[in-house]
Parts: sequence; C-alpha cells; structure tokens
Amino acid sequence: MRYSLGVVYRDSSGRTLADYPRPSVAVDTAVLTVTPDGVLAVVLVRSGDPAGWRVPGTFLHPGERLADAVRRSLAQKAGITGLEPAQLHVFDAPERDDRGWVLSVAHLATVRYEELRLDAGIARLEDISAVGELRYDHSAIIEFAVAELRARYASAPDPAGLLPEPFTILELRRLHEAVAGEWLQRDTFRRAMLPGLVATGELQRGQRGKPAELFRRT
Amino acid sequence: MRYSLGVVYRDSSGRTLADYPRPSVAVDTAVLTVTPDGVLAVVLVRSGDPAGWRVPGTFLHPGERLADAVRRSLAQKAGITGLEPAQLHVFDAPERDDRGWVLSVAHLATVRYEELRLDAGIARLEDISAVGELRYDHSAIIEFAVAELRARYASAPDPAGLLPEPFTILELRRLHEAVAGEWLQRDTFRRAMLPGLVATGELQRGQRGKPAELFRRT
DNA sequence: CGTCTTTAGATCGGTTATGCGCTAATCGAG
DNA sequence: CTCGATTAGCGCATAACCGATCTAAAGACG
Repeated sequence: MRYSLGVVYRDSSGRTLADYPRPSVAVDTAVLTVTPDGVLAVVLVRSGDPAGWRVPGTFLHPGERLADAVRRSLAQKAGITGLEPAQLHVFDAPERDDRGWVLSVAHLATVRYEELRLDAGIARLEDISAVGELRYDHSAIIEFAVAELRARYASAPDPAGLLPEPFTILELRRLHEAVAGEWLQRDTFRRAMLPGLVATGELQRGQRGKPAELFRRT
Repeated sequence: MRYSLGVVYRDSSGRTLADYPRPSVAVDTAVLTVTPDGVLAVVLVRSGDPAGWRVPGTFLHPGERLADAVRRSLAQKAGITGLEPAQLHVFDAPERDDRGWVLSVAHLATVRYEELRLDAGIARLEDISAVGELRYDHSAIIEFAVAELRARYASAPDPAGLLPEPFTILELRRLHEAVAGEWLQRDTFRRAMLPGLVATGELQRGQRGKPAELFRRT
C-alpha cells in the first residue's frame, strides 16, 4: 500500500478523499452448481441478524480485490476454494441495507457438486426454481447469475468445467439441460458442441446401449 | 436516509460498519457517439492533477445512486443530460489510483452527436480507434464500453436511439457500420433489422436513386 | 426532354442448418 | 443364447438463410 506516500491529494475545495463520506462495499456471490439429479442449484447461508437465508457475502477489506473478498467469504461460509468469481452488477440503492450505506457487488461462482462441503447447520443448497424471496437484493443477484451462466452455456461446452473429463456427449447435454432449465435437441446440441470438443478415442463401457465416445474440452 | 435510526448494527466483534475502513467509490463513464461522418467517438475531458485526458467521472456522494452520479458528472463536464447510463465493470485494483483506495464503477452512456455541448477547453471528442493510452483504467473502460455497444447493435436496430426517427434503412446501416467498425452486408442487414422496425408508409425524397421508405423503431 | 447513374426493394438459386429416422452396437432379461 | 430395449452416430430430406441478380424509381446531366 502506498497511499499518501508524499503529497496528499486535494480536490478543488482543498479537501482530501478522507473528508468525504464513503460507502461500505460488500461482495455477495451466487454460487451455482448442478446436482447429480440434474438440478441447477444455489448455495444459501443462514443470515444472522434478521433470521433468514441469503447468498454468502462479506465486506471488502482494505486493499483487497473484490475477487479475493469473494473467495474469502466462500472459504469461510461454504468451505469452497479455487474459484474464479465473475462480476455481475453493483446494487446501489441507498436504502437497500438497513445497517447503513452499503454497495454490493454481485458475483457469480460455479463449483462442482462433489467439491461442495456445506455445513448443514449454516448452509444449504436450493433448487434455482424454488428460491423464495430473499432479503436485500439477493433474489435479483441469483437471477443475474443464472442469466449469465445460461448465456455462457449457450454456445460452448461446459465453460465452467462442472463436468469431470472425459465425458460423453449425453452427459454434457444433461448438464446443459440442467443449466438451461429446458430440453435440448439431441443433434443440434451435438453439432453445436463438437467444434469445442476433442475426441479421446476411448469409449464409455458398462452402460446400456451403444458405447459413446469420450470427449474433453478443447 | 434512515441510517442508524434505532439500533446501530454491530457485527460479531461488536463493531459497527463505521469502524471498518471503506473505499472511495467513483463512477467513470465512456460517453459514446457517432459523428456525422460516421465515426464512433468517445468524450474525453482534461485531467487536472496529472495533466492529460480521461473519461468523465466523479466520486459517489452519500445516498446517491451510481446512475445519478454519472448524470451529475456528465451534466457538469460535458453539458449532457437525459442519459440512461449502463454499468459495465468495477475496477478494483488497490493501487490503481494514487490518491488512495478508490473503486471505480465503469459506465457506458450514449448520446446523439447533435445533443453534445462540449466546452472545447476542457472536453473533446476522440475517434475510438485513435485513443491513446489513458491514465487509470480509462482505456479499459472504453474497450468495455465499445464491446457492450457493439453487442447491443448486433441484433437490434439502433437500440441506443442515436438516429432521429424516421430514418431509412441505408441511414440505419451507416450508423451500425460506424458502431461495428466494419462494412455490413446490405441484404443481411435489412433482413435482420426489419422485424424491429415499423414502416411509416412515407418515402424519403430529395435524394438520388429510388426513394427509400422511412421507418421507426418498434 | 431523354439518357445515365444511383439506390431501393423483390426475387431467385445455392448453401447451410435443422430435425427426423435409420442402422450399429451394447446390455439385460428370459 | 436369443431377443428386445436402449443409446450413439450418421444420412437424408426439408427448411431457413444468405448473397447475388434483377427491376423499379428517382435525380443528374447534357
């Protein structure tokens, strides 16, 4: 940190930045995953002060990057590490948080279901289509996150890496259907995804029907 | 404003929000327009302290919405009103601003060339492809803004309303070419835009060639 | 006043994309 | 072991799309 190393910055009124009121800045993250039964779900944590559920979040610490604040909050509250959160939107309504003037930078993070380590007492997984109204703007955050994830999954095979490699095109399609929340045409999907896949040459055995080829993402 | 009306919020350490350091929050806006000669251009204003050029911005005032801060800064520095700014990204590198810990929320705003009232001494219009390196993250802000505007113009006719209605499809295509920065196929463009247009039944006269029908956006 | 140039808008033929169906390949049950 | 169920992957017919061409309608010019 090298704030005010030499001259302190003063504006046209001769005041420094510290003379102006500043908002608290929080990060709130919709952590999305797809469950083994093919449901797009979001991580909710128990909200302290007014009892209820919310998406995990924290206040930004001095000198901290937003993405690092997201990682810190998720490591603490949901035992998740190694994420690459993406910014979605800044919620800025002055009255949105009754604790004071708080801006919230909404984020999206994705995690494999198998890597989730949720403490059942303080966190749970909720089906995206069953989330009720949450406090603050947390319902809106989830909507932003789902829209962003769906946009990413529309044209590329599993961009978030939710599926362990190698996988069959059927497994990939089941995942994309869970994300999209709707049935996807078999051939159209195959043709759209093939350019982004590399065949391993291996076949999946032990399933019913003709063995499917195994692929990796390019 | 109703901060700390009754009970002051305290966290698990018994501290209030005010006990934690908070960042300054700024808004910076890439104001884009298309000049009469068909060039996509951005508004730059003179930077005070370290002399140079930057995109207009300001610090967020207490209780103010981000969009209102954008409007305030643009009304002051470029005489522009009636905008609907869109959030792009939060720039959060702790060292990005040597005046202190400053987060910047980048915005995009669009304005008709005829409505611009730039004070030549402090503001100028710069061709998007001729913008050099700017201080802070302002080059990145412009890149975000151009990408966002191009995405919006890819599928809908003049979503930002840069063209006065009614207009011909040729005028619309010239505008879209300026935004996209590349030549657009005549028939493909016409077919892509027609669903978003309504014919007025009027024809444009006084030009060479077969008179073109005049359209409005739906 | 007639011809040339310019531009709009419709039409047409070829290409690409889409969805259905067929066949191959495997598992499981009788 | 055989037959039926299931699933992968390819082929084919159709539909949608795209770009070039053609015609119409106006101004420019001699």
